[in-house]
Amino acid sequence: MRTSQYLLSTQKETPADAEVISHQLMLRSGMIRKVASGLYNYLPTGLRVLNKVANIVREEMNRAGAIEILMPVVQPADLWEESGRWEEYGPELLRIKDRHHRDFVLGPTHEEVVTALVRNEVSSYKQLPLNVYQIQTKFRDEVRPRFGIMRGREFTMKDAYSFHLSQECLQTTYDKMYAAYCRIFERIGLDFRPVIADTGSIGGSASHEFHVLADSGEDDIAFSNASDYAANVEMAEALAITQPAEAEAELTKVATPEQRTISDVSTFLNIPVEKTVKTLIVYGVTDEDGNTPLVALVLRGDHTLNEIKAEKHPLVGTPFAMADETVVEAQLGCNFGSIGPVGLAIPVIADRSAATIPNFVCGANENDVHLTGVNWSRDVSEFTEFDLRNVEAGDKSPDGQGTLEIKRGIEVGHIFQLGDKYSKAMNCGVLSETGKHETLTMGCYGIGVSRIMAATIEQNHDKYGIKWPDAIAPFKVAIIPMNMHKSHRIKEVAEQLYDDLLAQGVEVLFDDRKERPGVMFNDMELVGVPHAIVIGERNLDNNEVEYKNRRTGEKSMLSIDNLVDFLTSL
RNA sequence: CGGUGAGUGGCGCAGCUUGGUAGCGCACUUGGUUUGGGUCCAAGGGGUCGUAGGUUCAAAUCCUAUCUCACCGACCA
Repeated sequence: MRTSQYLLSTQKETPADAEVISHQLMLRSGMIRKVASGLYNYLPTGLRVLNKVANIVREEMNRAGAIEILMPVVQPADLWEESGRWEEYGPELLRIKDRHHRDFVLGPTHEEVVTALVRNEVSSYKQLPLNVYQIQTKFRDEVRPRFGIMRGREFTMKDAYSFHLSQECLQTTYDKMYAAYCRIFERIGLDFRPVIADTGSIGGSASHEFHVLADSGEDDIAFSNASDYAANVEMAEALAITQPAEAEAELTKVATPEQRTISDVSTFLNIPVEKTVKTLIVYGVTDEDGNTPLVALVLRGDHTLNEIKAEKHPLVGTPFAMADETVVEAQLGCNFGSIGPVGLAIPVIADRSAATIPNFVCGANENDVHLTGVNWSRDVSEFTEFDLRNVEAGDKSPDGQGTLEIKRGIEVGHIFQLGDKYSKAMNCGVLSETGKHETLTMGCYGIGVSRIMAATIEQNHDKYGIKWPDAIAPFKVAIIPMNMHKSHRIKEVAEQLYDDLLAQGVEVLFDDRKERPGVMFNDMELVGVPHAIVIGERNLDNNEVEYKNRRTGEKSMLSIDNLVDFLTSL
């Protein structure tokens, strides 16, 4: 490609609303342009990268035995009603009507459509297992689109769905997908980690996320420093932090006027926060009569609640919601700051670590009064233990090896074992070997194709611009001639090299603009072409050109005679 | 959804307080100059000042409504 015939569209200035580096560089390097909040045009350079990523994903999916299909972006509401997600899914699901006033959705994911497809096409166990995938545009009406293409509303995703008769068979495909995902991210050259994950609204049992490690990531990932254990903080099991036993102190009421927060109380009573407990009141499960009871969650004072874990407790309502203070005051007779598990008339669920504290401090269920010297076995009539808190750096790893570290990650892939949630709701089954109708069990596997672009830039850039890994670079080689319009020699060498590289199938960007050298260097470095050939009069006298590697910064002189061989061998 | 801020040529911004009919830098066009790291000089093209309404002789500027966008928050007992 010649820059004079291309839409390079680089910019010197960074648009004001771009916050993270990948967003800034994608705008400046002319890869994307915003159309509306969370919606972007891909310019030629951006599209080249997107296609590169998609092709790697496609090759690895095919290699792993998945079969490519394509499903529509617009989906009938009927299917979503069948699965139950027409009601379950929140405002992220964009609902639209056609001219006949029939309901449709813009697909945020395709479980419904694929399940309906397979239900019609597959009727015998002999056709299983089946793993189909597509690379398609998705739409999720995000609360807050941000970071450019990293969290857009419309984005490109690879999603695969597998169908099986047995858990073992699902596990086999799941493992294959896990391996394929690792290959994909390795080929692209990302520093990534598979982590144990929550299944979220899609539902199901086993699940792993694949995270690219970057400070700008939106998820917290917990890692063991001594083993392979890695989990999203949403999911990472928090082991009990036990405290040494003490002789039971006397249960004492103390006045704590205006001391509402844990740090207030801890400072006021001069007691370490680890010896305090906080009691959070949440809504329980609504009964048949429409009454919603309250449930108390107890955590050690310095710990934080993990809502996803709490939601998994059978007594806690879904979706998780903190109780309103007015409701709490009406039912429990005191404000948030003075609640405690002692003598509480509602179910008490204690975090494992909170449940081991001897002689702790908690609210007395009476405004401006706390209790000291509280002991669970003696003072709290009835409670259950549960893993409720977020893990913290320095906690023991749940696999018993080492301690946890926490880093930020960008989720670029997610695989789930769905089980029969969709196949059951939508009656998707086959006749088994014994002639019985059996419901299929499913897996689903997603990769954020467009997000990978952003994540790659987060990990591969410097102050001059993007440093694309060769695997997904928009061009492999840049030809940068110095003052070509004034030198026939340079023009000849540059044109010849361009032709030769094209003939070899090398993706090359030939900067044939009548620009100053600095402009060309800056543009090629901003766009991030991995290999650059600089052609100048000076070196031509020795029959040489200069080679520059964008990633390593390495420079060397190359003889024109074996230039093409060198570049094709990279 | 709540809080804050912003909408002025393609991009980044000034002008608004104290109304008088729009300006700067980048980019773009033309000519010249320069040529191994974003040259310099000159001339030019391009804007219903987000939209609608109001006040006024006069509105980018004041008032009202509305739309859009961005950032922050949604862990607090």
